[in-house]
Amino acid sequence: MTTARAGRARSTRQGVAVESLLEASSGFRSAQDLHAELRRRGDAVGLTTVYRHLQSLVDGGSVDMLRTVDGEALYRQCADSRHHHHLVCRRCGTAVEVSGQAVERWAGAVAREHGFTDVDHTVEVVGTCGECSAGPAPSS
Amino acid sequence: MTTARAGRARSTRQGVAVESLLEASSGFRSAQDLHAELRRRGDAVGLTTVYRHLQSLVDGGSVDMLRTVDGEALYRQCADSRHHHHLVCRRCGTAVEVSGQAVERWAGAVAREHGFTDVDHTVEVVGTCGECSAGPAPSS
DNA sequence: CGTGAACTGGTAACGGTTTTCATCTGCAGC
DNA sequence: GCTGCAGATGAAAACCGTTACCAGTTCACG
Repeated sequence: MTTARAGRARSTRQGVAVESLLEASSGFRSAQDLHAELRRRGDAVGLTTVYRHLQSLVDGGSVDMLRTVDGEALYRQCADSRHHHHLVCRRCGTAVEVSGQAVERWAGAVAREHGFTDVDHTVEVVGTCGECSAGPAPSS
Repeated sequence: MTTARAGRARSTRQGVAVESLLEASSGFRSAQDLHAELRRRGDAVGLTTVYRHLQSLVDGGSVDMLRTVDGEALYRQCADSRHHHHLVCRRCGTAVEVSGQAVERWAGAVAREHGFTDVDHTVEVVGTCGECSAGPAPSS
């Protein structure tokens, strides 16, 4: 264990499948959703394995995870690995990465004001994107 | 349905128990937690019933609900029924209600900038409160 | 009191996620 | 090319919070 995690990533068909599908997706997607689409594409990956890869990608910081109101976990590969938040379309799920010094400052200030330290925060903005509000029909 | 739902709220021992325990709690608590404490106090309320009351309190807007990272639902009775956010202690769970025009404005601006409409947002700030950072022992 | 609608709560069902464990497979090293 | 094996896989079972079911209880009102 002195030597970090030894041979960390053995390249496998499954790992590549999950990562590339995630990369090709523009919005947040659930594990089951990814699992289903992979199967549909004829490149099936066990559900357990999908979860395993998502988990390590999240741990590694290359994928962001958030929870829906009803507790389901959604994943998304983000271009920017620095701290950022999301603007998500409630209709089509498309997400845009946004950053805002304003919020960061506000969070820090509010926390300090109440004697809180070691502050962290979760901020997600949901709305209806231009495309979706243009064509009200849930398409597909 | 002209006459709203008739005698909507019949005051029951269980309902009072849940509401008052919630009222006496300063932080977010899980349904199971509330259920356990009520039982401990000798004022047991069925788990199903606890969930039912929490549900309607949330619907009625007098209680706020949020999800932990691992998908568990937490509830809290808030003094202010207007829009607000929370500053939660990651150690003891105590929560402070905070409001910030800054965030609201930021969210609106960011959304507009990307063509999103009908915007909503979730913002939670977590940190360690003064008391907890003073006495590092997780007490009780 | 009597009646019925609202409420209660034990138990079963649910759905997403994690664990288990027997099997398989990259990837050295020969 | 083979071989050995640590790491990877995945079907099935376990978990766990939450919800549905439904028979039994309670309360308001006549």
